[in-house]
Amino acid sequence: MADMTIARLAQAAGVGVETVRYYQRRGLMPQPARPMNGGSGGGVRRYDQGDARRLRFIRSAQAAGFTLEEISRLLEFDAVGDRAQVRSLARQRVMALEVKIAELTMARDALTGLANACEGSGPGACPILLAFEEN
Amino acid sequence: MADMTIARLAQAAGVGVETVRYYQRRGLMPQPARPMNGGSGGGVRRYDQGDARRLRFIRSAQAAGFTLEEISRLLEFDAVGDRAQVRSLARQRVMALEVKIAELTMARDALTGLANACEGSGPGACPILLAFEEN
DNA sequence: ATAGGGTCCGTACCATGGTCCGGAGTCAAG
DNA sequence: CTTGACTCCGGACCATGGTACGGACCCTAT
Repeated sequence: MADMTIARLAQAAGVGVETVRYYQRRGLMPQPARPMNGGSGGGVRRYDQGDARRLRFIRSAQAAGFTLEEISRLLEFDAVGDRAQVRSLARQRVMALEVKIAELTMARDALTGLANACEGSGPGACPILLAFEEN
Repeated sequence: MADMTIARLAQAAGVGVETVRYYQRRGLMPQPARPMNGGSGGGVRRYDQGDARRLRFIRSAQAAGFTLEEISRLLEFDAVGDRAQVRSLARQRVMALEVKIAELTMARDALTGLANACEGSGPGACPILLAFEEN
């Protein structure tokens, strides 16, 4: 498990091979050197657990709402040990998450109430649409 | 206020003119007939409060996480009075919102704790990155 | 040594939700 | 009755995050 090809790496993080290659192009994942056996030309790249962890990190960070661009910066700041910048990005994201969570929570509450109201109302316009229309 | 051109309509809902035109192309907003004065050719379209409400509805629904495609269906179901379908879409969206809110809340909590941990830790790898890497 | 499956690579394409462009027509004010 | 702002329209372009394609190459088992 300490050495795998791209398909296993992708599998280990639950993504597709094409996604890994996309991240490599974006500079989010490094491309290990191709072992040229006997000078004949490039072989097949090999990946290790560090690559797998990096890939999982990217997915987690994405789930936290970071864009690939931000994740790229996160990884770079980490690489040079600039933790203040990493913290800064993390805290900005926390703020954004607070806002988003509040928004979605309000939307959910409104929608829940409206679906119920719609259920119990007679003929005429549906309360769901009406409510949204009233700004 | 009961009669406006596209720029005012857009302004009334806080969107750009191009966005309104995009919604028209998508079929989300109707295109009022162009008043042809004297048979000379098309004039400038006029919009009313109904249009403004519809546009605001679209924005609200979007904030609740509906895609434009879903909003389109929502409006169609409403137009034909199929409230069961409207409720169904609303409830599906509530479910999705629950999931998303839970996800984001966890991400926020994790990120908050990590930013604090990073603040108070000595040299070495930043806890934020490490934590994400540990799956 | 040959078939098959996997890898490599560039390039093209996809969905979503817009945003901008350029030319032509329209409209209100001066 | 001209100027300047606004509208109309089609089509091109953008960002984001992938996904698919096709030909060449590599690697392993038979």
